[in-house]
Amino acid sequence: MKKASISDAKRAATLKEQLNRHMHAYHVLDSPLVSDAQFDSLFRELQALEQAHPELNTIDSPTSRVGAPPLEGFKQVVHGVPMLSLGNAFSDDELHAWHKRISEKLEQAVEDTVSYAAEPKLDGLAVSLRYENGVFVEGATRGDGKTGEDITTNLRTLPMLPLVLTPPTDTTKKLPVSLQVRGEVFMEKKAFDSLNRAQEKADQKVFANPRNAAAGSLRLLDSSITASRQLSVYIYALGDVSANYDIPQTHSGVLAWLNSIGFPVCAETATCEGPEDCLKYYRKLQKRRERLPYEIDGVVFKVDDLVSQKELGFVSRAPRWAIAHKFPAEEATTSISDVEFQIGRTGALTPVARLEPVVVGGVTVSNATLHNMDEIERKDLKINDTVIVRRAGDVIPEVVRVELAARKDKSGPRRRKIRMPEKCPVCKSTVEQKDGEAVARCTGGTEKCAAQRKESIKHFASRRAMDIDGLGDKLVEQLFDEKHIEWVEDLYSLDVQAIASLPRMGEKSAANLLDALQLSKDTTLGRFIFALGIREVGETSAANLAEHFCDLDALGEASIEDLEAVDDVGPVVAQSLLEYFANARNRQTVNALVVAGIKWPAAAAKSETADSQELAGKTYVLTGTLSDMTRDEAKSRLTALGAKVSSSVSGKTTALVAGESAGSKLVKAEKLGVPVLDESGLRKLLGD
DNA sequence: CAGCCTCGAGTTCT
DNA sequence: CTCGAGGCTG
Repeated sequence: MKKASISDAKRAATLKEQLNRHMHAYHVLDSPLVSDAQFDSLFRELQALEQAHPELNTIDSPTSRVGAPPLEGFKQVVHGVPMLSLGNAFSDDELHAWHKRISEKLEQAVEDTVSYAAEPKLDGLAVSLRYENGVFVEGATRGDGKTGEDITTNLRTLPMLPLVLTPPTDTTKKLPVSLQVRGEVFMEKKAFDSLNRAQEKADQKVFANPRNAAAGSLRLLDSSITASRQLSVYIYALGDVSANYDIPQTHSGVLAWLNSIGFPVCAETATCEGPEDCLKYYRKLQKRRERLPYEIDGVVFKVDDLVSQKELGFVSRAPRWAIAHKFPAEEATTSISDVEFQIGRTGALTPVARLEPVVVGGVTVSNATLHNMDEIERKDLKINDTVIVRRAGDVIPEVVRVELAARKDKSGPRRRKIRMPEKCPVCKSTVEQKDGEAVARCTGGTEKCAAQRKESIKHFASRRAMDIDGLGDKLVEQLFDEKHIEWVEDLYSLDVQAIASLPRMGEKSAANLLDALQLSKDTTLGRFIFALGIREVGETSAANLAEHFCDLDALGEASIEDLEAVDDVGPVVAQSLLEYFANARNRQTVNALVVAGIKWPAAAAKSETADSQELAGKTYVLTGTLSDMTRDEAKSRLTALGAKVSSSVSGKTTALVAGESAGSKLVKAEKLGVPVLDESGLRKLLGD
C-alpha cells in the first residue's frame, strides 16, 4: 500500500474535523449544518482515504462510529475516582429532611437557602469517559463502582458522544490534558419501540424496557450492532481533571462548561433555591414525564456549590450532597383471572392472584401475593375484578386496589368471591384459622401434607440451613415428584441412578450432588436445629438454643421451663418446640439424620477465651451489597468478635454497615442518627 | 400494659 | 424487603 501523501493527510484531517463538527451540530445541538447527502459524501470520502491509507485511521476518526470487529470479551477498568450511588427520597418529607441535614452540616439555618442543581434521573446506564488532550480514549461501565468493563469501542458508535472536544472559545484557556466525565447512556422511547419492532420481525428477543435495551446494546461484543441501536448519552458530572486545571466552582457551572467544550448535557437541568423550589421542579417534571422523549424514574438534586459538596462528604459510598427523588411506583391496570392457594412449609395457605400479564415498571407481572384473607376483604377483591397493580418498593408486585368503576360493566366474565378452601388443596386435611390470627393453615402437618413436606425439604437444603450446594428448589421438586425422596432424611440415601434419571441431570451432576450431600453432614448444631424447620424457630433462635443446650438430646427432653430460659424463647416458641419433639415421626426424622452421619463440633468451644471479644455488646446491621465479602461472611466475622448482627435498625444499633445500593435501612439509620459504616469502615472494625 | 426491638415467614422476576 | 407477631423492658 502506498504511503499517504501530505495532501491526503491534510484532507483526512479536515474531513475528520468537519464530520465531527457536523455530528455534534446534528445530534447534540439539533441544528444540522449540512444536508444528510452532503454529510454522507464527506463521510464516504474519509472512509475511502482511510481504507487506502490505514495509518490515517486514528481513534478520533468519525469512521470508528460504525463499529469495530467483535471483541473476545471486555477488559476490566479500575475507576480512578469511584463511581457513586445515590441516596433516595420517596416523599416531600424525606426531601425536607435531607435539606435539614445539609443545613446542619453546613452550619446554617434551615431557613437559609441552599442552591441545588436539579436534573432528571434518566433510566439508563452510568458510564465513565476518559479524554486525553481532548480525544476520547476510554469508556467504561459503572460495574460495582470501583471496577467496570471497558466498552470504549461500543461507546465510540454513539453519535452524541464527542470523539474530539471543542477547545474553549476563550483562547487563553486550553482543554485539560486529562479529563474524566460521568454520563448516562440511555435509549429514547422512539428508538426503543422501533428496535423492538425490528427484533420481533427478525424473530429475535424483544427487550422488556429501554433500560434493558440500552444495557444489552452497550455490552455487545460486536460494536457494529451497537452502532445500529440509536443510543443517546448525557453527561452529568465531572470525574477527574488534570491537577491545577481551573474549573467552575458550581455544579451547574461545570455542566455549562462541559457543554461548551462539546459534551451533550440534558436540556432539563436547572438550579433550584431551597427545598420548596426543588419540589416545584419535581412536580413539573412529573407532569411532563410521559411527554419526555426518554424514560426517567425521578429527579436528582445536588448541592450546587462545590466547596459545600466537599464539606458535606460521603456516607457509605453515597455523597451526602446529592439525592434522588424518585417518582411514586408506576401503576398499571389489569384483572385477576384466578386466585390459587399456595401451601408453605408451616402449612400456611397464601392466596396468590393470577393476573392477566401486564407491564409495570418495565417488567411483565403475572402473579401477585394477596397475603391473606383479611387483606382480600380489606381491599374487597373478587376474581375477574379489574385491579390496579404496582411494584412495591422496587420489585415485588402488589395489588393496590379494585377499579370499582369497572364493576358497572356487566359484560365479560362474572365476578366471583374468593373463598378460603375448607380442605387443603394438596392433602385434603382441614384448613384451620385460629382466632385473631391472619393466616389459615393446613392441619395435615408434614406427615399428611405432601406440599408441606416438600417445602420442608427445600428449607432443609437451603443455604442458611444445611447449605447443600446444587440442591435448589427446582431439583427438590423433581426428586420429590418422582418419589425419590419423601422425607428429608431420604436425601442421604439417594444414589447416582436415581438422580441421573432426572431430565437434564447426568452422572457427573449426580456425583456432584452426592458430594455436596456428603459435605453438608459436617455442620453446626444451630444450623441443624434451624434446618429442621420447627415453627417459630428461625436462624437466631436456633443458634440461641444450640448455645444453651449444647446437645441435641438435651433439647429434645427439655421442659417448657427449660426452654423459656433461653434468650428470645417465650411461651409460644417453647410450645412449638415441645410439640415438634413430642411427635414420633419428627423424632424418627431426627434420629435418621443423626444415623446418616450428620454431626457438629461437640459443645462448641466458645471463642470467648480465644480472640479478644472486642466487639462484645455491640449490635450491627448489614445492608446492601458488599464487594469484598458476602453479607454472610461479614456476619460471621463480626459475630466471631463478639458482636451481635441483627436484621433491623433501631435506636440500639451501634452502626449500620451499608454496601452498594443500600435501601430503606440506610434511610432509617440516618433518621435515627445511627452511625453508618462503609466497607472500609467494616474492614477497620474487623482489623483487616 | 404499652411500646419498642427483634425475629420469622413469605414472595417476584431477571 | 416488608409485614405481623413474639418477647422484653420501662
